[in-house]
This record gives sequence, C-alpha cells and structure tokens, in this order.
Amino acid sequence: MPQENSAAKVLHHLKQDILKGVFAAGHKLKMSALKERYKVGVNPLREALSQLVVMQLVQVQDQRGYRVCPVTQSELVDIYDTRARIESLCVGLAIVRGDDAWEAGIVAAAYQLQANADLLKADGDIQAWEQLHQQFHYSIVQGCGSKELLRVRLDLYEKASRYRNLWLQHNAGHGAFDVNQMEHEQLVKATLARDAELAKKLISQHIQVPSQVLRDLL
Amino acid sequence: MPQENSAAKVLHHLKQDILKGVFAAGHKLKMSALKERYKVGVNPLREALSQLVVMQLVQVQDQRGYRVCPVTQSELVDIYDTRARIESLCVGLAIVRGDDAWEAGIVAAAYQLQANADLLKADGDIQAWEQLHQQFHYSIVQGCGSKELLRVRLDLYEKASRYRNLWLQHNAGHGAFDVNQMEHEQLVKATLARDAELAKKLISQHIQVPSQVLRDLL
DNA sequence: TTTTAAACTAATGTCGAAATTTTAATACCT
DNA sequence: AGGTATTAAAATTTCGACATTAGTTTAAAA
Repeated sequence: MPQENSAAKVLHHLKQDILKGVFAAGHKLKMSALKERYKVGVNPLREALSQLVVMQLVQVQDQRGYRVCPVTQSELVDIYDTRARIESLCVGLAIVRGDDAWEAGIVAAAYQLQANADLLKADGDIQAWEQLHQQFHYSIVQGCGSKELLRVRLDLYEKASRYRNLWLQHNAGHGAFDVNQMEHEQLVKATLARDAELAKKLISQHIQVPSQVLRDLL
Repeated sequence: MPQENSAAKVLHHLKQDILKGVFAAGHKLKMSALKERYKVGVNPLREALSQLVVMQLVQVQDQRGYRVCPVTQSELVDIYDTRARIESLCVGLAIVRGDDAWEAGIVAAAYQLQANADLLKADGDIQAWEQLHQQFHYSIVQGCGSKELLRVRLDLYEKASRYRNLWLQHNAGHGAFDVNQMEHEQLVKATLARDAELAKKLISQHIQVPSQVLRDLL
C-alpha cells in the first residue's frame, strides 16, 4: 500500500472540513490551530494550503496567512450556471458516444439510488445518499469520454459542495427528494432514448434547483 | 508594492519554464537542481510544486519526488477538443450578453493584432504575437460575463500551452499566420453580426488547427 | 479626549539539518 | 553468468528554530 505523505493526508482532511463547513467561509486558518488539529508541522500544512489556493477554496494574503474563501450570492449563481452548462455538454456528448456498457451503468446506478433512497431518507444519512446521487450522475456523463471535460466538471462540483451542503442542511425533511427522484426518472428515460435536446434541458434544470432555493437564503 | 513570497515567485518562473519547454515532458525535477536555478530553499519549492500538481503540469510520486507531466497524443486531442467546446460556449454567451463596450473591445484588439502581425512576424517575436493573439480572443469571450467559465477556459489554455509552443516552433515561417489572420476577420464579422451559430463553428475550427498539425507530430 | 508613537505579543515565512526512503553499486551465493 | 542480499550514496520529506512582519496594547503628547 502506497503510504502517502503528510501533505496529501492533511490536504484531504482539510478540504473535506472546508467543504462540509467545519471551517466556515471567511474563517482564518491559523497555523497553530491547524497544527493542533491535524497533528502535522507547518510545512506539510503550507503545501496543502497552497493546493487549496489553486482550487480556489482558500485565499492567501501575503504575510497574513490563509483564510477560507468567502461565499457570495454572485459566485453561487455563477457556479451553478456554469455547472449546468458543462453537465449539459457532457450529457450531449455521452448520448452521441455512449455504448451498451454505458447504458447498463446508468440503469444500475439509477436502480441503486432509487432502492436506497427511502432507507437513507429515513436514517437521515444525507452523505450516503449524496454519494449514490453523485454516482448516478457520473454514470451518465462518464460516457462523454473526455477526461478533461470530466475534470472540469469535478472541479466545479467540488467548488459547489459548500453551497450544496447549505442546501441539503436547509432541505432535510422537505419533499425535495421526491421531486428529485422524478427528475431522475425523466432524465434516464430521455438519455436512454438518446434524446439529446430533452436530456440537456432536464439536466440543466435539475442542477439549477439548489441555486434557486439558496439564492434567497444568502 | 505587495511583496509576494518566494513560493509565488518560483511558482511563476517554474510554470513558465515548464510551459515554454525549458523542462521537457517527463523531466525529473530534482530539488537540488531547482534550488540552484531559482535560488530558494526546498520549502517554497515544494509549495510551488504542490500547486503545479493541482494544475496538472507536474506529477508527484510519493517519496520519489516530482516530474513534469508527460505529453501524449490522446491528451493533446482531448485538451484541444475540450477547449474548442468551452470557447464555443463562451462565444455563444458573449454574443447574447455582450454590450457596446464589448464590441468596441473586440474591434480594438483585432486592430492591434493585425497592425502588429507583420512587424512581429518579421522580427520573429512569436511570444509578443501570442500575447496579442491571446488578448484578441479574450476580448471576445470576456463578454460571456462568467468568471467560472473564464477560469475554466484559462486553465485549459495554459494546459494547452506546452503543445501550442511545439506548434509555434514547428510552424515558424510557414504561411499559417496568414490563414490565421483570415480566420480572425471572419470570426470578428460573425461575432459583431451576432451570428452565434457561425461564430461558434468558426472559433471551434480555429482552435483545433494546432491539434490537427500536431497529431501527426507526436 | 483624541492622536500618535513606541513597545510588546503573536503569527507568518524561510532556512539548515535530521530522519526516512529510494536508488545505485558492490559483493556474495547457487 | 545470473540473480540476490548487503552496503553506501543520494534524494525526499519533515521538524525545530530563527528572522521578519503584522496586530495589539500601553503610554505619552497635543
């Protein structure tokens, strides 16, 4: 098993902590506090923070350390709008390029998501549901076959995570999940029917849902 | 004047050196050599390298240091294909959203590029020409108004730079510049006429040109 | 009371060196 | 000879300490 270095480990944990909201937007990331929390020295920490700066999750001020990037309404709208366009691009390409295995993967992921939806909803295990949800959407876009496009998509997904977690938190218990499930069925139907125009329209709307809700909240 | 730290300075220089081909694809980046070249300690170096890893210009192998990412034909094709699609997206949005100032900016940048093209071609100052070329295309896509989309575009542009420099090197002195100039005129015409479909088609083809040539070279 | 300056505290950024791991070179055995 | 174990050299990664800079409190002067 490849033993990754301290910087890689702290990067993973720190990133999750920021995305999950453990460190709120604008929070000052003091070296002493982070050293304490992750049990590492300053140098691995600085490496991890440097990487988070490139990912635009952390800001750096010269000689004044690091802080979590602020969240703004305009960035929220921009990210979700751009995500919708990129995901549309992926879906359109996947419909053109996807083969039998791709179709089978979609059906499998859709089944998994639906089968576990009620269970997880009852448990309140939103993270597990989000995992299946992500897997479902990935099974579709994966058919586009472009590593670069999929990476752009992933970057935007992660950048949206902080906002999405606010939404999940706000919408826990609401009927949004059932609407969500219906949208998924329509999307699968349009995708397998290779109806690119409809599928692109559906995925675009589906992605924008949290944005609509959160817009008034920020 | 904000004095940036060592890591930021070395990041800039090292990145340029990789993009310009000073360090070839696959080249091992030894700490001792980099320390010597950039006159800094190992820690700022590791911070810069960490950031280049996120930008996918450098690979890291645990306990085995860093090396410049390899270049492959499949990545070349993927990057240029994805760039064409993203740039199309930007152009389409800019045509819908662009205002008078946007139009004026395009005309100005196009004039600058054309006015200096012959001069720079004679001098062989390709870097200066590339600067104006980049400015010209940015003046168009800038009208899309989406920071996220423009950032994705910039990331892909930089990732393509290593391949583009191979192309510029290979095509110095050829008649490609004149063809290029004609494509620009058509693009400006279609864009200012707000003909989205034509402009998107033109920019997509324009971007793919180096890819076509390089495909056989790698 | 307000303003300015100075001293003190705390945090960041950098270097040199130690500890760990990989790479190579050499010797050894079948 | 071929392959394996041993040893030495080189490179990466991490820590501790120091210099530098920012932020805060205290004190003095207007």
